[in-house]
Amino acid sequence: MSKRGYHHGNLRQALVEAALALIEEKGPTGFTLSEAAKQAGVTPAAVYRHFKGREELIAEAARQGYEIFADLMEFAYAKGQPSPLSSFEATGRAYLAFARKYPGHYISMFESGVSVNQSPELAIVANRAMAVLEEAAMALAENIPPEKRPPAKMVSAHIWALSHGVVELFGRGSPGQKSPFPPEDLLETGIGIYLRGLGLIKPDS
Amino acid sequence: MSKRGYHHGNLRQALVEAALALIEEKGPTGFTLSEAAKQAGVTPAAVYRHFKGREELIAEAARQGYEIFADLMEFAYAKGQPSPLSSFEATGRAYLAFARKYPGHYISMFESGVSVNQSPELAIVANRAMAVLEEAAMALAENIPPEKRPPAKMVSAHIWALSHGVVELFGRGSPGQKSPFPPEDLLETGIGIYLRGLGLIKPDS
DNA sequence: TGTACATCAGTGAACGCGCGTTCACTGATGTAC
DNA sequence: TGTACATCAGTGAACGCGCGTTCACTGATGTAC
Repeated sequence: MSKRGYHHGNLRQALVEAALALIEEKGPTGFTLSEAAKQAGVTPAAVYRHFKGREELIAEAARQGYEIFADLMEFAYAKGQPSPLSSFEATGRAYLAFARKYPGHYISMFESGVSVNQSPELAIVANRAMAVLEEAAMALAENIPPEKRPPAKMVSAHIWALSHGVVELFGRGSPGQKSPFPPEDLLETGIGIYLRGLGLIKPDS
Repeated sequence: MSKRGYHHGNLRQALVEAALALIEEKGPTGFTLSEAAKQAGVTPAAVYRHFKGREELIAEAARQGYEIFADLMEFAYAKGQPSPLSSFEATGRAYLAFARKYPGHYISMFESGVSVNQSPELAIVANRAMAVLEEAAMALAENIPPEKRPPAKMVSAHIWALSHGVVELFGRGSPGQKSPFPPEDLLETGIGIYLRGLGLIKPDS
């Protein structure tokens, strides 16, 4: 129990966590403000002490997700040093790891229909997350001869798209069937082939 | 007006098309059976003459999507001949073209939460669509020396994931910002680099 | 330490709404003679 | 061609439900003296 505030203690965060659990379980469609309140042991009306409404609650869940996401990516990037290549691969793995470890956050961020421009803070932290991947791509691209070097933004977009596609299609059991390969392997091999195509990995490695 | 049936003429298809328009406009969340009925000029209760309920209506929209999708992929594959490489690239382009030309269908298929196993017909036609991409990958992989040849299923999964990621993240204006590149270019270059990584395109081309 | 007071997080009742679904019906269409 | 009948697609009213949101309130907590 430890430190409790007025009545509930920390309703705001409890609501966010209830929302995350519900979103993970039932998707952004199935999430309702009333049920989140109930799960936090509180009347629906109490939610309005902390959020303007349903939308703002989801946005806060997404914001916290971007925060964790950005931290994770930055950590992976730094830890992947010294080689730009290893750093880059580490960020790719971190992307998937985040999606699997924090599915509620991931769904809030990418599938809830929440706009990144909903609030300034959301936009800022979302940008921070994306910037890490872009920076990793930039450092990587310097090893490529300038005349055949693709824009770093394009490389990061490719990797982002591949990662997101793997998460959506194979990361969960969603579209019915079992996935043909573990998502981690799929992403790892996909990025590997892609980097070979950029000339950053030896053809015979 | 032409051929009209009993009262409405072809309510069933009109409902599917109303559903597709609504899903495209408001997402699968915003779609309601009642509004689809209204848009088709009919009472909500009339829907039940043709579908068991809301779920079945969405499933039919998705089914028609898979049908079109499979046809389009097959056509692109055949038309891309004679080279397996050109065929493969053509199916990739067809994927994106489908997503952009039939957004309502695409969303019904991949974002509505409809399970492919909802009905046997759905499962069959979905499988047909996926099989085309896999076949294209198979033909392609034969040009790779066997000892370094990745499984065809993996190659098609990579391309599917990349395509889906491009559609979701850059194909629409959804996550807020403007996309840094046209999705078509993004997918084309991404697939190009990937195929180079497989050793199927000369490094200096 | 004890009392009086201010704060404000959470209550509980109420609201209007649109949803998906059901049901007995009706009346336009197609068919048999 | 005309009449009687069967069919069945669509009607309209009703249902129970849970939603998001509002409002005046209450009562536990923290603070001043």
